[in-house]
Amino acid sequence: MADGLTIGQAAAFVGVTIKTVRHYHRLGLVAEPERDGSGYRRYRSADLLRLVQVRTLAEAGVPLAEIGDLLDSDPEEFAASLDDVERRLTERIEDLIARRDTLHRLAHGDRALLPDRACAVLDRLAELGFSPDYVAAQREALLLARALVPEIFDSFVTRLEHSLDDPELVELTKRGVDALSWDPDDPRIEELASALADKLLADRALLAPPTGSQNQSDAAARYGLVNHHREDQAPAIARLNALVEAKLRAAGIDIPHQ
Amino acid sequence: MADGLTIGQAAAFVGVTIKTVRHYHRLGLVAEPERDGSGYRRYRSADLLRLVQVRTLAEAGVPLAEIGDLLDSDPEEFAASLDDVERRLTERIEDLIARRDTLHRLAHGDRALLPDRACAVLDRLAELGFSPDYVAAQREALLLARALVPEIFDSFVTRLEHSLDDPELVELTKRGVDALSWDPDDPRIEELASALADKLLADRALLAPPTGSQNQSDAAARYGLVNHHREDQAPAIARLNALVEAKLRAAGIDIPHQ
DNA sequence: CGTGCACCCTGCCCTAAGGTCAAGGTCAAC
DNA sequence: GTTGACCTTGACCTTAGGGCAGGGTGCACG
Repeated sequence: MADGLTIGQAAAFVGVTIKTVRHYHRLGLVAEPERDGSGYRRYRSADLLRLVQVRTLAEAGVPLAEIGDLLDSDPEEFAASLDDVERRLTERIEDLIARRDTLHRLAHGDRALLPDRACAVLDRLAELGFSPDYVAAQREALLLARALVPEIFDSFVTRLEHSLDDPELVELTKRGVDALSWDPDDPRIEELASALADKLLADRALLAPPTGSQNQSDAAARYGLVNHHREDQAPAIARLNALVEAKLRAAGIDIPHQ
Repeated sequence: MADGLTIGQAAAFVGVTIKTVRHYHRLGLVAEPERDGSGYRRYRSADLLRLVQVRTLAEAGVPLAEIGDLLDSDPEEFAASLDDVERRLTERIEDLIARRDTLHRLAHGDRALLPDRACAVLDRLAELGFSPDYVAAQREALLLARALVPEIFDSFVTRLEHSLDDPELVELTKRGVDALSWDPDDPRIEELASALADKLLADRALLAPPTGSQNQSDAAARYGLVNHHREDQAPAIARLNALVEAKLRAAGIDIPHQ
């Protein structure tokens, strides 16, 4: 003749799971009801009432940790707290919306995590006959550039576009790609470095713009990472780049060491 | 002469915390880089590249558990997966917006977790001179009714409004409130029950409407809980209600037992 | 040469709101 | 007597990392 509902009935009536009810007990949001002879919890209407109140707030997104105090506070305090919760919920929503927009751009605008303009450059590289591996390396450099030195990413792309307009420079770059398989001591590297340096000095637009004035050395380190990407896998290329940089420095161009 | 960035530098460049980088290592999203002589991780540009890719997706809301596969999949699979993530993100956003709307109603529309109309009834009860305790009990009953038998909540409120329009019934109800302090065997209870039953039978609109046809016994149990709320604290009231119910049953009204 | 400081290492426990599984007790029906 | 539905507690799992303890390393300053 136990009276009161079992936990399963109470949960079903209020529209939650048994586990949820027990969870509320453990957090002290709903007092433990009396037990019957078998140790089963028995719920009366007052218990259900409390459960309903807690559930109403929880469903509205109020953190469980705040519900206890909330239900014991006076009306104006109650409304103020709810406003506060609503504000936080709005922030969270806006954050998620921003994420979704980013996601949408990643899926539909940018291909391969890069903006259209950069993708176009990569496509042009492929059309000009550069190897897929070289194109992939450039894509990686662009990705790094965008993440590590976003402030100069646009001019980085612009410089790349500009360099593809110059057939001579394209030819020299292709030779540079061939250098991948050369020995680091190959004399042709020295020769190629001179040609590249001359070319770059002849058209200053091909040189990277200076980074912002503040955080000079930090920015240089980040930019260096981009410029020397993949060098560790190709010593000949590393030497080529080092030679070109040395020549540019000798010509008065300010290039920080890595 | 260790080359490569330390974890702190790498994390700062990519814009995450050290803990996050190590977390990605543990999940296998970013391979562990080589260690220097002191056992410190040393990051090269290829490691940073991977870190940037993972971070880009993570920031867009892609679950970390899916990023590994995502970065290894071909472009159309990649886009399809991102669409899927976007869909889930949208669901989550809509869910949160619904919660926020609920919250807003709780804070500004409903007072005390009840709709305006129900609050108006409670205000009227107070104006008619019912004790604060009785009004509180009615508020609790309304809360329970809304949560447990939402399908008849509106008619529940309507019945209450209607009953307050009848001065005689109001008087009888007030006597019922007085019965709170009576002994359960007080002869006045029998008398009051008769008067109440007569009154209710004279105006059928005062009787609760039948609940929906399906789930009859379940709905009856829930409705019973609402109607007998707080009875466990007032045996005289319990007896009064039982007598009234018996009389109504005797008159052919279908009232399920609790 | 010692000391302080900034940085790195691993490992453990913590979050919110429950879900899932295990092992065992209770109740009513067949 | 047994089956199935229900109840009990407890321990571990989820996300994406945060915080802390205890200890090692590298560099600058006195």
